[in-house]
Amino acid sequence: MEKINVVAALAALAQDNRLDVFRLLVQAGPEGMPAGAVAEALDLAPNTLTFHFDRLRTAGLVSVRRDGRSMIYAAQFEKMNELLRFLTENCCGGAPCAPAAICKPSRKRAKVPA
Amino acid sequence: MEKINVVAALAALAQDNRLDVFRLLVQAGPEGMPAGAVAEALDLAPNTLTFHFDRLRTAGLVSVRRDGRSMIYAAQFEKMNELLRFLTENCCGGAPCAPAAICKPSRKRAKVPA
DNA sequence: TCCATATTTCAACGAATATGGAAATGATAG
DNA sequence: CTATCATTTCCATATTCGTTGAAATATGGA
Repeated sequence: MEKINVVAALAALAQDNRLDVFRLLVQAGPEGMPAGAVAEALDLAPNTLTFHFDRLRTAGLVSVRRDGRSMIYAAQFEKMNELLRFLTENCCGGAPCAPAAICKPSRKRAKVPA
Repeated sequence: MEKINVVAALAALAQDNRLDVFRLLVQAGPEGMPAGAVAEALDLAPNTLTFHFDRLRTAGLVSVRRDGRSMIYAAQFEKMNELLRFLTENCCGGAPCAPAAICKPSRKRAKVPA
């Protein structure tokens, strides 16, 4: 992962609402969830949410697909893992100190646990 | 780790120069290195560097101590691990998918490898 | 077609950020 | 004490960020 992309990913996560959004999507699993559901869960104005989604998407941390009138946003787990790999890369002076794949979500995850 | 601290840590790392500074300090190991050496290595103005050190320090990612006229900055590895733990915390829906201690630097690390 | 729903786009604003120059502070040597 | 070195503080500036309100776009249903 290029440093410029790392900075973009970190910047994308370095904001209260966006961190919440991303974590919610992570918990939602690879299926993702509609923008409206995120807006309701986090009590965010739809235009504000679009702004934040854009940043996460530009950083590659999130993907979108349309389903009817809804836009379904989903976390990009592989990107997240790349970021974590980069952060731990030079951690112990070149010695690999973290596993290659840090997070492997199961394909099905319907409900977010309370 | 509290979410507010996570945001602060991410924001601290989400900037080109600061990411360089932190990685340099990570490679320098727990001993740290003087501000001047960092300034020279990364070609940063001393006042600019102070600004960035402050952010890293406020985020808890870096510590300082005085040694003569030099200020020695050192990466805070435990804070880094806390951050990584937080990021992977809800990664797999509550299932722990990353080790507890991700990075364990050896105490001695004199030279940064090229 | 007309309407409601879901989301995005646009323009604007105050707040925070990154950097630069000049001056100030703290520590050591002579 | 004075001079010098290492770093910080202060002030100014241009840029970017997060949020809001209003209007626009896309989809599906009656």
